[in-house]
Amino acid sequence: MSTSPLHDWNLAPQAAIELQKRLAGRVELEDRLDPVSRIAGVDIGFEEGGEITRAAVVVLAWPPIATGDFEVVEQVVHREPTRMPYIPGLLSFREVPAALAAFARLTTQPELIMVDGQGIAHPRRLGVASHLGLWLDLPTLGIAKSRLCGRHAEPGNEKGDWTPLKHGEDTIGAVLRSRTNVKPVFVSPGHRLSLPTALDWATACLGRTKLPEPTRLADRLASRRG
DNA sequence: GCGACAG
DNA sequence: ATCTTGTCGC
Repeated sequence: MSTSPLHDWNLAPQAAIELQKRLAGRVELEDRLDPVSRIAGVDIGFEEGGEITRAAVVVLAWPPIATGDFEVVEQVVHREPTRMPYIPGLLSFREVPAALAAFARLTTQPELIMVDGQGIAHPRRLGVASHLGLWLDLPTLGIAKSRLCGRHAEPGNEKGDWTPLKHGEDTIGAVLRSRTNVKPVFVSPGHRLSLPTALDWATACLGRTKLPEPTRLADRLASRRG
């Protein structure tokens, strides 16, 4: 898979923030998705006390063999020295470079990507999922385990229940009860996807666990378990 | 000025 | 994110 150099990655915090404001204007929130036959899940983990960044990408076949049971088409793990510390709001500058290196080694091409983290549910509307989507020019959505910004009502306790996540006047995502009686996940469009469609895919990939399969499997691989 | 703060 | 065992609950 190829990528076109969009910008530099080694930026000081203030410059990174200004760049996010510009890139947010390029994010597409209308559906522009090809027929799906492959869905990729991405997550980043760390080793050596944080000195090594470990990016994991898992490609699954769509549709699943049965609900929540997907065929794993390909897996890639890429390790590299960690480039910067975690700074709330600037997560993509720490994780996306490693994710791109992992994608570059993929021999199969996904039509949709699910990322562990926020999409547009970000102070400047450019969470990791959106930033990665822009670089790869592919549809992405974010699945986060906790909130970065925005306000919301508590969704019902049944699997599938959800409430909108709002930031000022904008609806930036949804708080989805992905599993009955379990803490909800935060779903938001990354790029080339609308919120309803992002919610549909997140729901369609759910099995019996809290996280959708693409993200759950990438999570395990990134934490060197799977 | 005082909190909040994806992974 | 990561360091970490057993344990409570469906």
